[in-house]
Amino acid sequence: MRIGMRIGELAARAGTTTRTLRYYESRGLLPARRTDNGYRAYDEADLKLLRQIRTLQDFGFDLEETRPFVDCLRAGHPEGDSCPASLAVYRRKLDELDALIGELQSVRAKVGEQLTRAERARDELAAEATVPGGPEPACEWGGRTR
Amino acid sequence: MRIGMRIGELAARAGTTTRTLRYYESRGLLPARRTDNGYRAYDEADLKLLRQIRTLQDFGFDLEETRPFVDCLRAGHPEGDSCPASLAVYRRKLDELDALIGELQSVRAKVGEQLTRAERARDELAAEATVPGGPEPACEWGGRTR
DNA sequence: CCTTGCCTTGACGCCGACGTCAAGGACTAC
DNA sequence: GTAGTCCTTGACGTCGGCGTCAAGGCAAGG
Repeated sequence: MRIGMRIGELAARAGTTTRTLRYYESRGLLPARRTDNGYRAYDEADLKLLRQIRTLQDFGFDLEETRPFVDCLRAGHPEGDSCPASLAVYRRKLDELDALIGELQSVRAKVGEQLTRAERARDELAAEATVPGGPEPACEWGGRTR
Repeated sequence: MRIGMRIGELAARAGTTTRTLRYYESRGLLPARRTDNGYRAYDEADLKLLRQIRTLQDFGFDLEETRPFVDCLRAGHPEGDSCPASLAVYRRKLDELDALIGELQSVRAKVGEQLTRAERARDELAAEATVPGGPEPACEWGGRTR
């Protein structure tokens, strides 16, 4: 059974980089013990913390939002979301997601409308151009006309 | 009838800042003529270009994506989206939006699941704690463990 | 003349989550 | 001893779209 590991192994096991771990430590999110020679030392519990952070990051949580989950785990709770503060973050994130999705759907609808309108305008111009005796186009299309 | 305006007025009329206009110019998106004293000079056509840019920016297009629309207008076309390149940007943006919305909805579902699961776990712990002779909680709530 | 309010260029700051490089120490293998 | 691979800290770069000075020029009103 493994007793401890250094930063490279932890990073590899969590699918991230040593730079990321040092960054988390600099943010006070994942402090490390040190061996005699000054190397960072981690254990399985740290891996669990790290995986919790990474999972939430993958969901789009920013680092500060993962802190309650990490604190919760370190307090001895079985899961990072076993604490009210974590649940509050979940709820806030759900609200944010709903708001964002709504905005994006609104934008999507508007852009879709614009595309439809622009295509129709293009087709109408093309039709006029082919109608005998039709009006000349307002401007040239991508170079020369006709 | 207005013949021209300086940067402050154009910015105000488009609801943006002089800094933004200089930035657009530095990106080659909205070059300005100059008066004798070196001041930037704009006209109504520039306002139209600027409004096109701002509208797309509000939709979440990045600056480079607005370039085809601006070029289209400057080429003399009635609308910024009267050119194939603009339509291509619309379509690409629609695809991006659909992909992003899909991802966000997926994340939303997962976070929602997590919240539900965590709340259920919490309620079960609470129930066990009140049941006479029930098992002790895995850890203390909001205090220290061990 | 002086103030006020525009304008000019230049340059650094910001945000988040790291990437990347530099210089050097530690440990293992041969 | 020396090559190789890990580790350390420190510091600057990235990306987009500007914000925010700083130092100074130009025009108009009192």
